[in-house]
Amino acid sequence: MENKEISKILKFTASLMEIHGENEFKSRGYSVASFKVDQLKSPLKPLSAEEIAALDGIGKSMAAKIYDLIETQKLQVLEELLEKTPEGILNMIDLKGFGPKKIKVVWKELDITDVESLEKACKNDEIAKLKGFGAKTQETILAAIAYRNANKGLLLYRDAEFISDELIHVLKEKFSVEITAVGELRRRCEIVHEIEILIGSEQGNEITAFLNEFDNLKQLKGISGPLTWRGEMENPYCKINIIFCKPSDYINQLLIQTANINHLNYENGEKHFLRVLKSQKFSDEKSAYEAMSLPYIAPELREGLFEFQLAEENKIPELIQKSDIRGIIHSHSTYSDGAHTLEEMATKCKELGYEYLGITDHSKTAVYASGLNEEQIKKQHEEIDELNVKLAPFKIFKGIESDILGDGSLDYKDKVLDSFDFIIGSIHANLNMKLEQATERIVKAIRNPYTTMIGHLTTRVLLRRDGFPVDYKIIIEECIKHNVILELNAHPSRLDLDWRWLRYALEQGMMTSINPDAHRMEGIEDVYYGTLVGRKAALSASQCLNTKSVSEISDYFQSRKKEALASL
DNA sequence: GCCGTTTTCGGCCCGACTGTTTTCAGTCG
Repeated sequence: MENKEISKILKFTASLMEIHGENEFKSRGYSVASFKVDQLKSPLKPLSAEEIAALDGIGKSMAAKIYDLIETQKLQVLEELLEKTPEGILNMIDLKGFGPKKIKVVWKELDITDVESLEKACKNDEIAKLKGFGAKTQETILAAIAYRNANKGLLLYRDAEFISDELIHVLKEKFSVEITAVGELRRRCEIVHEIEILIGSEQGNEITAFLNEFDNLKQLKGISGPLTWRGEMENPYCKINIIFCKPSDYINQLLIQTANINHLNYENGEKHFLRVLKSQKFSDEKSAYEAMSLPYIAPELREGLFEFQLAEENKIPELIQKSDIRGIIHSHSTYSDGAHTLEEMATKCKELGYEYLGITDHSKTAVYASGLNEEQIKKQHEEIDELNVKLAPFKIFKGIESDILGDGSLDYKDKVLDSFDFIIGSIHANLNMKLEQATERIVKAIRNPYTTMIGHLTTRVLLRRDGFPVDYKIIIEECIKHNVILELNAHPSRLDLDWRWLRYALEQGMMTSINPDAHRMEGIEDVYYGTLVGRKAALSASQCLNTKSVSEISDYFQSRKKEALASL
């Protein structure tokens, strides 16, 4: 059992305790333990109960419970709570804006024990009448239910890739076939609606029988056909579509199954791409595009959006690859809410072959994330100076992820801002803003001469919450005007700036930076996901800041700072 | 539940915001 899972179970227990109205400090104990476990840098698994109890925020009693949980996969307290909780209540726990206290009221006052009845009660205007509730709360609940229904079965790219890799691995071991993930997966879409896998094989029946042996997979016969196995995976729930074709049709099917329909409907004079693919056999993908008098178009670009214009003008750049990334920008350490120390993060980057780390812990307003005060900044800078001697030629740049406050200002006085090599301005709090207000707030941060780049522009968390609305065109224009970079946050749940707007920004001449926003060593390699969606925007290495070498980026930060001082 | 003791029980308690109230409870990052 991994720390993440243990942490989730503890958090879940805390929520259930609150719903059942247990002592709030007791449930708080579970919350704290959950948080602490999540923050740990090494697995709990090999530790003894005594060693676990030595951890800050975890006492003897909690340690014994965690130890048992790891040993038996069961938590007694949770089992007892589950026994007295209707199953439908459990599904309410992650509805946004509807917490344990409100769940309790709805359950006890109206005897509502599942999401469907909750939705009905909202629509019948019963929820708004409860004490402490109102029309807005009712709307919030309905919106949260609708949001969740709309996202049911959808996967983050990272999770879809994991599932599909496993499936492909299992199938390859058993059958000697050509097999590739196609559709949204191969196009590297940030959200995947259905896992689609193409298999070039005459053994469709055998493969179908093999798939049907898995408990976790359920074929839906009604929507399957002789050439498809369509169905669902149970845990995690997702839709799966496995397409069989003759090995001789494999390349044509690969093209057809990968592209968005708008891509396939491309016409060049008399030629319609899909009709060409259905009438003429190709031995590789490049020849299919040649038949349309086009250069090769990478799978990521096959959305039917802007790729043909670039292709017709022969302007598709060499797309960025993970190996182009030479340094890591935007990461956290134990100075704020990271799991690993500055030295551990830097050493890891060095081991992975990167030339530098731009460390950016949280700023002081981010209290919940242990943001740094002026004293701690000084201390961190001293440590960076020492580490830069020790780890040379590897270099740590002094950065900060400064909160953009409600009024658009950065989180420190100019004198403190001046002590950094570079500054990322990000919004973390007060997210409910209208478009004008949000745009104005960010524009003010962009105009601050100390801002080097803007972090996760909209603060969206894919499949969990939409970001706030912004006027992209104004923001991108301001960025270009003030030489500020919009980061492409590479965390698989963010991928913010959205690649569609990244494309627009690149066309206007803006530069980006693919940043992992790593909170532990394992997060550093998330830059991979950033490069995938970067490719969707036809991003080239030269348009990405952290493909620069250590000396180039050092020069960049210095000249950028000089500009800032000159404008003051 | 945890922690820290003036050792065995009492205190613990982010801050902004929202939506409900008309002074505060619940939620969130």
